Amino acid sequence: MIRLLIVDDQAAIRDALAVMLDLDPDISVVGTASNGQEALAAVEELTPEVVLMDLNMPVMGGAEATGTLRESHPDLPVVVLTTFDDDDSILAALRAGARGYLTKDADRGTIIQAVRGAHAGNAILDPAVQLRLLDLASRKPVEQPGIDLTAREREVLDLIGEGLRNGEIARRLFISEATVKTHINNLFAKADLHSRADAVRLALALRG
Amino acid sequence: MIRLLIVDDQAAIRDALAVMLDLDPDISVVGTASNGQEALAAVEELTPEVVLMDLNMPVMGGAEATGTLRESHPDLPVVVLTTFDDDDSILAALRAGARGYLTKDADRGTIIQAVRGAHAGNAILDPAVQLRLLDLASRKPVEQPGIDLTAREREVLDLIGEGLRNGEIARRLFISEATVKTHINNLFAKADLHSRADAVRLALALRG
DNA sequence: ATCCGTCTCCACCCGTGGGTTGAGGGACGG
DNA sequence: CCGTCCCTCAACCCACGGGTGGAGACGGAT
Repeated sequence: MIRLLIVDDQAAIRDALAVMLDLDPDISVVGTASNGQEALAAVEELTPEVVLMDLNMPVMGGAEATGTLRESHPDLPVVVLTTFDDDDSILAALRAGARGYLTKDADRGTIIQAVRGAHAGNAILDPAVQLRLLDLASRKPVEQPGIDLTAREREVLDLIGEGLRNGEIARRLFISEATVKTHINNLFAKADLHSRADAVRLALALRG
Repeated sequence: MIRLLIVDDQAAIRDALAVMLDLDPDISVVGTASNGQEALAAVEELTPEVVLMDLNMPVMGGAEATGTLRESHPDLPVVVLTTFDDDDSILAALRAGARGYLTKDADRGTIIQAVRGAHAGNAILDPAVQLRLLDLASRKPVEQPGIDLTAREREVLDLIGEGLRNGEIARRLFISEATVKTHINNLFAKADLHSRADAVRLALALRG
């Protein structure tokens, strides 16, 4: 039996979920809460094994509550169930430590699967959320259109990105500091940079 | 009926998958290939609707083949099925544009679900892979243990991260350049920084 | 009333960085 | 063979950045 806590500010949805999920032979709904603060108290009192959390709630939102729970109960998995599927909400919830993310068009079976999965230590994400995560994971190495630096210039740029000074770069590359400056001036001209800070930003963006 | 192409260098696995999946009433295995190059040719010839791809193959690996397919057939979903579940393999495949990622302990039902999901436009990821993606998405704002800067110092740090110079920061915050320098020296001491480059790196790390 | 932290500002020093010009040698292709 | 590109180095200038010390004003805490 998985002890489940349901958190949602809308009583109708909260109760409907409670009834529906309690019917499952593996799940026991041990309580409900209508906002993040109540949820924190309920966790202490009812010791659930999984929390099903709405995001948009008064007093304390689901993301913040999830983050707080992460710190006080690192092993207590939180599954987010919400109507919002914009990038900000998803990232906020996942960064707060949510172990699952379902939108409210998920059917009973999906929700139960997610609760079981979270309890087993897995992450269950809505297919749309998975696609968004894929975007985030695959987006990184896309940009950087037209900057063709020589090999030496790239090396120097990388070291600038590491935070090294010209003298350190010179020793690292076994060249004189004058040469380092030359490379820097050349790559500054090519990439339209005007300060070391710009170069650091570029170097990090290139590696990202 | 979903027209499926199976790509795996191990004949036994390849054939076993073909037989197993062809039994499904919704799936028709239209062909197999034993490496990435063959897969590209097979896609042209057999016009599959979904590709089930192994990663570790001679001649041309699955990640490279997936990337090539992404460009030539953007709408053709590729589901990766592999024994490797290390971060590099996962990221390489997902960045190449894979629409699913299964490890080889996935059972028949899971694979079939993944093929159907990919065909429907969804992403189906192995639970372990989902956890890793969650890590990637949530890792960013986690670190930075003990740096408590004042509000003003954070503002200055942010602007340093934008690449602004002290004079520009001063004008932006309506304070004198001397004050900017003071804040910078203070936050340098707090965060153990010794150069503007370090500050840029920290500012970018903080923003993620 | 007092202390402490923060924000504000100033003056000084000097090292580094950004920009310039100029120049020599090695590699490659026409 | 000559031109071109890249890497290498040098001298110079001056602005900006980093470090130090000091100082006044404000607010909250004790």
